[in-house]
Amino acid sequence: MARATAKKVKSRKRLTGDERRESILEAALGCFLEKGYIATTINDIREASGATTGSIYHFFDGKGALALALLEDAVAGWSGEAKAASDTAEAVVKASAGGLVSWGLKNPELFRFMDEIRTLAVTAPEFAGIADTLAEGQGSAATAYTRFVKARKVKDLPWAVAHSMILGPAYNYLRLATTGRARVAAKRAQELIADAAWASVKA
Amino acid sequence: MARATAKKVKSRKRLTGDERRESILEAALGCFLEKGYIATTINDIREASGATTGSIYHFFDGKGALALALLEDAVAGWSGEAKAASDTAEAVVKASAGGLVSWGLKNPELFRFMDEIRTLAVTAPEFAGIADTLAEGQGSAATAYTRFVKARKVKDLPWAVAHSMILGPAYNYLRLATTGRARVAAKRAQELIADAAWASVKA
DNA sequence: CGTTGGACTAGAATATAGTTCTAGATCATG
DNA sequence: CATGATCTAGAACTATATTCTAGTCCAACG
Repeated sequence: MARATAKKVKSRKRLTGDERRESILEAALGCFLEKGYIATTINDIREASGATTGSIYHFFDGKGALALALLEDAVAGWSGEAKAASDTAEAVVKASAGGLVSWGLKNPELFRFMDEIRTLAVTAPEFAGIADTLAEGQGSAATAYTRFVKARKVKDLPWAVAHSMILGPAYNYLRLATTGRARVAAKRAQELIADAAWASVKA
Repeated sequence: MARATAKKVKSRKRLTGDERRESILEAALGCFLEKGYIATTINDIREASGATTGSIYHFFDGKGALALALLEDAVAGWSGEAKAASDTAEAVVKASAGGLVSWGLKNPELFRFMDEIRTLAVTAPEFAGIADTLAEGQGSAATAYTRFVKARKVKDLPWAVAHSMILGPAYNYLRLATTGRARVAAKRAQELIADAAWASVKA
């Protein structure tokens, strides 16, 4: 069982089994993407990573914490994809919707995983915090929208409604696409949805 | 413990503990709506209904079957609300989007429950069948849309995309609203979303 | 009436999964 | 080379869904 690491330590403090930690994360991601969060057991992760129960719980608080750690990376990846080239209202709106679609089509299992956790978060206390971080709630987006409203670039819609018009179709489309119920060329879908998003909110 | 029933029997066949069955369904719905599917235990249902484990499993194949039975009613309620008064393209599209919003705002827990099951269905085999029945896949809607396309009433979009434009925002809005993240008067949100849906697809 | 068979009720037993715990191994440091 | 923090082991514990074995009840039939 892989005698584990001991990395370069500088000062006088600890040296963690970083590789072990990584291998656990990696194995967990594999399992979650393949079978979903609920269906994945700690045992699956144990076997896939070669770590023992003890190690897993040494590094992470539990299955939920593991998912949370992975989710943060996922969201980061998506946010990156949704960054607009310029900051005109049109570019921002289209990048939000189009970026989500494009990211989701490139990482279908990741999207499904994210969607699963988001849903569970509604009732599972261990995911409580993530709900806002996720899809919805990106506070900055709301303020950006307000700014565009003031500049009369977009319609003066309540943020929840604007959010729904911009991201709702993208989200919905990905849900269909990632469960094999959409037959459209990816590129075309992305364009259609980004354009529609802009059309729905432009002033 | 409620001696249970014995209803009117006609021919020569059995007479079921219908009341017991109903009480179990009722209790299960209460629990699912209150705590969500995952968080609800058989024990919760047992206590809430007064039935024993044996009875519950006598009438239902398990937790999943219970959820499925309840879900069918839920979907029926929603479908009812989404029926259009006339069958012009505009009326149908607006009724689909607006009806979903209006139904969801009236039955927020039911919407959350439906959304939870839909998400679980992606990976849980016991819910496999429901995925199509649910939100997406209403086959008839797809053909209706095709008909409107032929009549040049709506844009010639791939169904997955059209579906996303019509129902995506409604779904998204309900997700925000039912988790307390939307501050808009219900009536106004419903109108905005229904109008936007029509604007997105009209020819 | 009494028996009988199916419907229903009980609740203990079982299986599976997440989590906790106690013991021990490893190793940089003094 | 003793020490203490870190990490590894895996057994034990807990909670939950489900199955099983006995019943109990009752309508119909003789």
